[in-house]
Amino acid sequence: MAMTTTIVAWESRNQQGGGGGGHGGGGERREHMFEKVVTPSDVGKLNRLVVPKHHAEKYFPLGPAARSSPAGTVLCFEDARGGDSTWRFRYSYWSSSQSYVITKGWSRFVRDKRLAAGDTVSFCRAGARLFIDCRRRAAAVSPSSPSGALIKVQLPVVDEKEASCGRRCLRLFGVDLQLRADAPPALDLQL
Amino acid sequence: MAMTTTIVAWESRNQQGGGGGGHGGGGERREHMFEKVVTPSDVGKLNRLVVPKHHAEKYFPLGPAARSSPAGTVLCFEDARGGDSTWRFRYSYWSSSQSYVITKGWSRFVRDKRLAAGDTVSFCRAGARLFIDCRRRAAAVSPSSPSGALIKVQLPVVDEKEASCGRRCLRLFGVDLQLRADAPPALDLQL
DNA sequence: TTTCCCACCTGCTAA
DNA sequence: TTTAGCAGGTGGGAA
Repeated sequence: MAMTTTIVAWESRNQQGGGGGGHGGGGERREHMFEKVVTPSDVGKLNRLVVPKHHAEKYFPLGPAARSSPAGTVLCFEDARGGDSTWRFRYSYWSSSQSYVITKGWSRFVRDKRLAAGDTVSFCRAGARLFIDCRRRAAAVSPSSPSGALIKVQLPVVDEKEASCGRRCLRLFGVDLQLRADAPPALDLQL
Repeated sequence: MAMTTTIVAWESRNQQGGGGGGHGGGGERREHMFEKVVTPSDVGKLNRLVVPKHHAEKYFPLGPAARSSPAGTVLCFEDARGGDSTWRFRYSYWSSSQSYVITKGWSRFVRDKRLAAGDTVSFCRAGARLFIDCRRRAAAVSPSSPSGALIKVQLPVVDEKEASCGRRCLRLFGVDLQLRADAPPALDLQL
């Protein structure tokens, strides 16, 4: 499954959230670091977020020790929209793929935020405080959506007699089935 | 893949293997400890056997030191059917999953014994001597096989007209299907 | 390179 | 309903 990973980053020092937004304080300006449009893998069973290398090395640098250690380090983020939730992620470097990843803790974030492929997760900071936020992708979920590959399966005819009366047969998991007369002529399997 | 793990344990002091079976001696009675029906993971690429916690703590207790140490300890088993083979396994506790595992040496046992998922591995002892044995799963892959949980699914009638002509309908993965007239009245799903 | 081993991690599920 | 157990995984590294 191929999905383009889009990264958008600002170097601006724009204050986020307008005015005194967010939860009380610190007073320091909130600076956008970067965003990532998450891939299916980022929200899937791999339970990890790949942090693009140039952003990782700029904003979340690992010392030589942490870079070598599988344990990496722990990054704590506050919820950018306020609330009490904080998110603790293990952050480390995978030398095998030469990539920076957020692992432990990430799957909980995905679940709690109902994060889906195509959504955007954004990171910002105010001094030493780190914030994480996310937003939904633009709504449209059409059959031509790029988020899931579609395979059209023509249903095989396995029984001449039945076929002659217009019924399509299908052997599924060892069970012989017939499609209803008004069933579509093919199955669309979404991966 | 869901596979039922069946554990059978005896506390009896029955001598195993009948008479003076096994290889010469010791004289001590051979006591069954426990058995495990191995899972696909136990005989697969993970190269480890998960020892169910209650059996592990009863028969192969690890001292605090060995429990904390990643090195664990070494368990040596003799072949319960005699022969010269002895099996040295590393046995340790994985704190992350809170489980007891046999790791190093296990894959060799799996290979040499041609152990497959569903087979049973059994452990017994005679005094301080430990024995390991295994046996094939019951050959039959019949619907009543105990090696996989069976769920009998009565097919729902969803369409009166179709039902009246003797056809059973089933909605599967969002697709309306009809069973062939000669299909069984229920599905046995083997897990 | 490939295989095995190691120390982790997590979702599912039965109790 | 919550939770402990474990089956099924990961990347890293040693051999």
